[in-house]
Amino acid sequence: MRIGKVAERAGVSVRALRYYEEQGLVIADRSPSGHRQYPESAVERVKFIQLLYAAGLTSKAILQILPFLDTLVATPQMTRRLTDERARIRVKIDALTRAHDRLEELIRLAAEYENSPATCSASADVAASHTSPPRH
Amino acid sequence: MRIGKVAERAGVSVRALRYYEEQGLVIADRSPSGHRQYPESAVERVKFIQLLYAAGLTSKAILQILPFLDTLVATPQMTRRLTDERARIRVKIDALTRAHDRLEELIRLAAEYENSPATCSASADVAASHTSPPRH
DNA sequence: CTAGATCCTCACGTCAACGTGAGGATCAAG
DNA sequence: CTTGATCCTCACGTTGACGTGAGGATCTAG
Repeated sequence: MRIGKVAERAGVSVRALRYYEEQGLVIADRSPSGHRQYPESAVERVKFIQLLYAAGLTSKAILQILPFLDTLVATPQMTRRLTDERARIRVKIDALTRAHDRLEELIRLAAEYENSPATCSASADVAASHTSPPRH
Repeated sequence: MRIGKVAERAGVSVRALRYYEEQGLVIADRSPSGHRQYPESAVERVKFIQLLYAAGLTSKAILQILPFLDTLVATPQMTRRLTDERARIRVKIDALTRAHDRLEELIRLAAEYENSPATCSASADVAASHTSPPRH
């Protein structure tokens, strides 16, 4: 399969695929004329790479993890890398969840205001508190 | 309060605070000599900014939201901005959750391998599938 | 056989949130 | 009064994952 098709089916740009190769994430054969030739499996591989990119992993971190997908040989280091990244993702999810909840709080306040713009100044302190747990 | 103390108490760098001011996120008074003077409330404000940064909002997006924190006046546009950002954060949480679950899957496989390295090649296909729902 | 689509390799541009000196003024304590 | 800590304003550097031409070769449908 050629690069354009892989890009289309994996939902990434052609440039991105060249970049992935540059980073060692995807290896492509070459046709006699120099065009890249990908196996079918490349599509899934690229989707996996995208999954990890979306989770904030760097190409270097992804490069560390990919060998496991190829060989399924789990050295202790590999297991550590996997659990480390999982932990990092958890931390991010927590941070995002906090931000999400905070915004939800503000959205409730906004809705409250839209219902009665005049009388809402009484709950003005709510916006400032609740950032840290209400003990001070 | 001076910039060093705010930085310390909010858990950010001095440079970051100057950058926030440059972006219009935090307004600081100046002492006669030109040193920035922050009110107590700046600490909470900066923490809030950090919360949104951690959720992937740009300084521009944060700048759109901050007026609500100051005035608690919710125009329809403000409500939309808030709900839009909340939606964006949800999408990110979902992506992170997918990556998290996928890693967990791999970690299970790795643990399985560590218990019996020889007999695990039978489940080699598990690594390739399950990326998209198993219908093909 | 020819044109339009697709591919190739450089290689510089981008964007955001700061980091990192350079060079100098100001502040707080002894 | 002095010295070390803290502050100021430029202003260039950094990092990562690509975007975006430039200039040219190759492929494919009619």
